[in-house]
Amino acid sequence: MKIRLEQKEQTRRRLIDAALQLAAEHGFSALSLRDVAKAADITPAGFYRHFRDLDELGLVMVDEIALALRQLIREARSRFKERRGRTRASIEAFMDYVHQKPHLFRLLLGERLGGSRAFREALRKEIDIFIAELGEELEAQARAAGRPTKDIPLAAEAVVAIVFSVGAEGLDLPRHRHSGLIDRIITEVHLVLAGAGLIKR
Amino acid sequence: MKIRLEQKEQTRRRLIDAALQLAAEHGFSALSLRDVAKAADITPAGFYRHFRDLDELGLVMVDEIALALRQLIREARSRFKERRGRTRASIEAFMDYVHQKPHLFRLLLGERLGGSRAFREALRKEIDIFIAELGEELEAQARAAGRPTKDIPLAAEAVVAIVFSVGAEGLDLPRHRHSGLIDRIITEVHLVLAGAGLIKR
DNA sequence: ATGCTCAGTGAACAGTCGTTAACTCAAAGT
DNA sequence: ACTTTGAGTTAACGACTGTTCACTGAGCAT
Repeated sequence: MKIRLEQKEQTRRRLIDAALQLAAEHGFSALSLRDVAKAADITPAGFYRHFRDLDELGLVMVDEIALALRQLIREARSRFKERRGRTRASIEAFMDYVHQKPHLFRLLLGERLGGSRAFREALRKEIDIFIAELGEELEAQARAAGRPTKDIPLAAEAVVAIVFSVGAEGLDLPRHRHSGLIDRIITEVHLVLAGAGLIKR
Repeated sequence: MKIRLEQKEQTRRRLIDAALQLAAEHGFSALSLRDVAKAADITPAGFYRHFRDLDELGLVMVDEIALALRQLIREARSRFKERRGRTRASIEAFMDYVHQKPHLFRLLLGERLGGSRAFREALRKEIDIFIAELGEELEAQARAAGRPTKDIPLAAEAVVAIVFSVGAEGLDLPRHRHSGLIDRIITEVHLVLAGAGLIKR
């Protein structure tokens, strides 16, 4: 009782990956069941052995994005524990993730603000978690350093807005420009943290 | 030589407005020529009296967005001249614009980061102008107040990222929550400006 | 070895898509 | 008054869409 389920799982993955790729290129609402099936080397009818319709695939895609986002948070939090250059370490983790799964990230960016209402709300929820966890990390640091915590929630929201917005440029940039982009993001994040009294400049 | 052109111009406007509305709801790449024509009370074939194909309509839509963005800049700059509460005045101008042309703004947000490459680059160019003009305004203020101007370009970029990202929430929010949202944006923008040494807190 | 399960196939369906062609008929030019 | 123009219509095309159905054939339990 293995080969069977294993192969099914493989084609399922191919379907999801194909869908993520295509959705990243032309947007989720431009997804075609037939294109997804073709890209996954499957007949259109075969699609229905895995999902009831495209919307169900859509839910799985959102879950996939949510999962990757949580892994990113974990990685960024763990790198954040370093003694110096916390901001740089976290943002490098973020950019690594962006370049490991570019279509996943592109889809996230495109559907977060545009896109259909349901999609948008699902992504907003995940990003709110992202912001909240960043806030916790900042608060722990601030308490340890005896600094004010009043502005932390808004600072976390601002930092995420900056990292997502500016980081998105990295998707269109050639490799050798990445480090410059990271420096830019770091400086902008430092502006926010300094404004909130969390670091001195 | 009037009635004829006048009526043509009217249906052209109906086509553009219908396209903006539909694109805001389901994304530009999900636009259907037939849907656009129907929403503009025209037969599909009639569409071709106005545009060669959907892509040509797309270019016009980008121009439309660019124009509105420039009008917004003008309004925000003029309100920025006030003696006190410059930030608030500018951001209120921004939010006014967002609510006057919600689909135009929704489309802008959705296609800026996701969307097709050409669309994305066209919008990025316009937003870069937006950032540059904000930078000029900040620099004039900083010089007059004898404050440092070093971080202004990055501060402007960060401010725009925040205003667009957080301001996008206003599109999904009921009216009575708007003022709270504006307060939030103002505080976050002040964090950046304070971090850049442009205001004291 | 035999029969069952079920992932994937091939063909057909009703709709929708973009696009073309020949048309109508009110406005504009003469 | 007579002709020309051109915005918009109706009808049809081939291609593509999501979905259904009966099928095949390998993986599995017995």
